[in-house]
Amino acid sequence: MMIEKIYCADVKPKMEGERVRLAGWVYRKREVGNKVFIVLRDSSGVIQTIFIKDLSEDAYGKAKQVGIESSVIIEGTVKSDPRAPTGVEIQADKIEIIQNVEFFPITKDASDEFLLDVRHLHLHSPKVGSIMKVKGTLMQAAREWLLQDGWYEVFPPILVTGAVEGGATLFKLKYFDKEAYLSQSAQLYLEAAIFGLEKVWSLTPSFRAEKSRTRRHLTEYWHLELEAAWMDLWDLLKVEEELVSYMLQRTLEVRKKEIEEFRKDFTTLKNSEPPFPRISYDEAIDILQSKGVKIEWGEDMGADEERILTQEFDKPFFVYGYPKHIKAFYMKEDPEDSRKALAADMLAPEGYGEVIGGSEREDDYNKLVQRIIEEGMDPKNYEWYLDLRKYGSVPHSGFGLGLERLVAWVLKLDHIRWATLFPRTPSRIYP
RNA sequence: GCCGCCGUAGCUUAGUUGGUAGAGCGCCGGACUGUUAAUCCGGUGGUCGCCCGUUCAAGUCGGGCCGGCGGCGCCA
Repeated sequence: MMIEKIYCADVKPKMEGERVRLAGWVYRKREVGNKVFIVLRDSSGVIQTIFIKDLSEDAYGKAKQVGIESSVIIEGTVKSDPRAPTGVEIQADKIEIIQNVEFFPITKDASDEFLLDVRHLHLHSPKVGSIMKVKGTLMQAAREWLLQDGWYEVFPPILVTGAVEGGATLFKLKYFDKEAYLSQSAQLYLEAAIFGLEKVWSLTPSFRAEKSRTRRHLTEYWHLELEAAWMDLWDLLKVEEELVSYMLQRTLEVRKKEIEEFRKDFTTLKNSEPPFPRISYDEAIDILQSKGVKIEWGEDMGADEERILTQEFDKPFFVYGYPKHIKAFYMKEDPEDSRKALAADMLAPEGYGEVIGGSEREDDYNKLVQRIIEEGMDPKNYEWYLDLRKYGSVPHSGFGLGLERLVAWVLKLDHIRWATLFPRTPSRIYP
């Protein structure tokens, strides 16, 4: 059964006099004298409907008793009227109540905490809808760009046996009589895939069992990862900036209305055209020290440092050339400075910070074994991964983008959890 | 793993030196000739997170537990 209907947003003043049928949910209800105003909501937006007692006593009576967020089908005639919120309304003579809602738990005074408790109902909200539309459009744009640039989409496993990040915590689970983990990155598998497909990408959930209580961490998030043969770090940065720029520009075109609900100033988004500034880790340390931040070469930048740094830019930027010892084992050592790794992060401006972490990968068998041992891990656990450096090894690079982090910046969200349907944090797995 | 904070009605909350819980919103009923999260009048609604203790008396003081929140570290 597909209900024949038109969307709220498609009702235009020029349709004056046309008879229409709408299906959706009661967004607002106001009773005044012999009239009931129902603002109807659907996935496209809202429109006001008006029930006049003299016009249809039956419909008026039903409209009067229907509750907020009830599901209804309304029929009536289009009237353009400046008093209606959208300049046009439906003079309704028929309402079918699919399910009446006596009272909807979410009212205007809901706290963030409560909204998360009833997230399944919070998804009724047009504002949540706008976030999800923007997220979907960002990925839609990413797919467009990746397709035209010749990248193959692949579908890596989520059930895995080992860690990518040395110290990162994995969710452990029983796999028959063995132990397995939820993947925290598809990277290792993508690296394997480039030997057949050269340029690959995937969008997968990634899981981190870290008790990170911050506004930029989730235990489950959507990870957009790219991996390519024959690319060095500098080739990779070009891919990153072109991809992210396309995602942003396209989303600005398609979702301007939704973005405006969250941010007034589009400057940083519009600025996000290649090239993005590239600063070295050394320069970043200099900038921070000149701002009076106590940080020495070799230390990793903390959240505060990152925030200060992002305020120096009005578009995303790269920090490259991190000290090797603060980066992951698979990153290639800088041949010109053995203290450094050929790694770069992309940081979003306006205090948002890291959205991408990427690097050239170590492609030399012996060096990779040495790095694994240095990190206190056992090369035996990485046998298949090491094989990739024994059978036709190639220089290659790749990166991972945290989709929710990008959404959070684009919409200036105060917390990454609003950028996902059902956020999972250390203390929340329900609903 | 570390530091800090909070649990009172469905929601948001007030509650003084310890004296027996109050409001707004929602909901229900009524009024109102066009409302914009309408307004006005009336009503409904409480195991004060849980346990133990101090006390004549605990929402309030003390201890423990549970749940959640903010931040750090780690990262995308």
